[in-house]
Amino acid sequence: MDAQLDTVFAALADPTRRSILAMLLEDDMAVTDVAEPFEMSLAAVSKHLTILTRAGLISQEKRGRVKWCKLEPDALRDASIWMQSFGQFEAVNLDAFERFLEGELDGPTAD
Amino acid sequence: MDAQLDTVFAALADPTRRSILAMLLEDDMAVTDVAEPFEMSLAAVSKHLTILTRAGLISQEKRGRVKWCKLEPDALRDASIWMQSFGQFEAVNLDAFERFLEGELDGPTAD
DNA sequence: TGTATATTCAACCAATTGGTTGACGATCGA
DNA sequence: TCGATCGTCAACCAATTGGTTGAATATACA
Repeated sequence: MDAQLDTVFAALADPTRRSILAMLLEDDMAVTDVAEPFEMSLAAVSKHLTILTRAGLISQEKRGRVKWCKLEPDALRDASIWMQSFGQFEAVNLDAFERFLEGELDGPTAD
Repeated sequence: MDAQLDTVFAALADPTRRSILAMLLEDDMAVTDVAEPFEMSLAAVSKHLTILTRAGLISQEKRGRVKWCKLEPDALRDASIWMQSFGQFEAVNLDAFERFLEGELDGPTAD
């Protein structure tokens, strides 16, 4: 259970992977399409997807020769619960939240 | 701002550091006291504290020859906000939450 | 069948991480 | 002032990470 937190937080600690999650928030995607906006090799993106899968943050299902990537937000819940154990962050500032969200959802430029 | 998320999540991706945060949740502590329950050198714990400080999750203030470590939950808020952008984790299961919290607050055995 | 597409694998590289030990600088207390 | 304590620094080590390229595998299509 603790090890799961390790892999989830480690997976989230990379801007490429967070961008991928934001992309998958909008729709399931094939590996090639996930990789397209990034300036790195397909193999590199494939590795990032493996890390996200190991962490349980996404799942990958192969249909034909295409591997579809799907967001699996359950793993995030554990991490979120952990954070709430530090419940000291008062009411979340919703303005900041919306600005943040806009930025992230702009896609892979999020770094 | 994205880089801040990198360091926060990376800092959280280690069970020793999460245990340290849980300990500091109860009280401010000196470096030596933070290190005491861990089976690793003081220097190793000191490095962990540096990583937590860089991430903004704790602050360290030297008084005399003792360096006091203090939880700074603000950095966690940004990470928490990011997670809420995936707002799909429905109502948090409070039972699971309480069990979780107990385990974590038991101290450095949390791994 | 043969070729193009989708994805991973394998080997490699540089940089980082998590740990060690030993020496060091600073501060306290007798 | 002297010795003990607090904490970091420096050098080192093994393992991991994030990237590359080129070959390999699997599927689709003509």
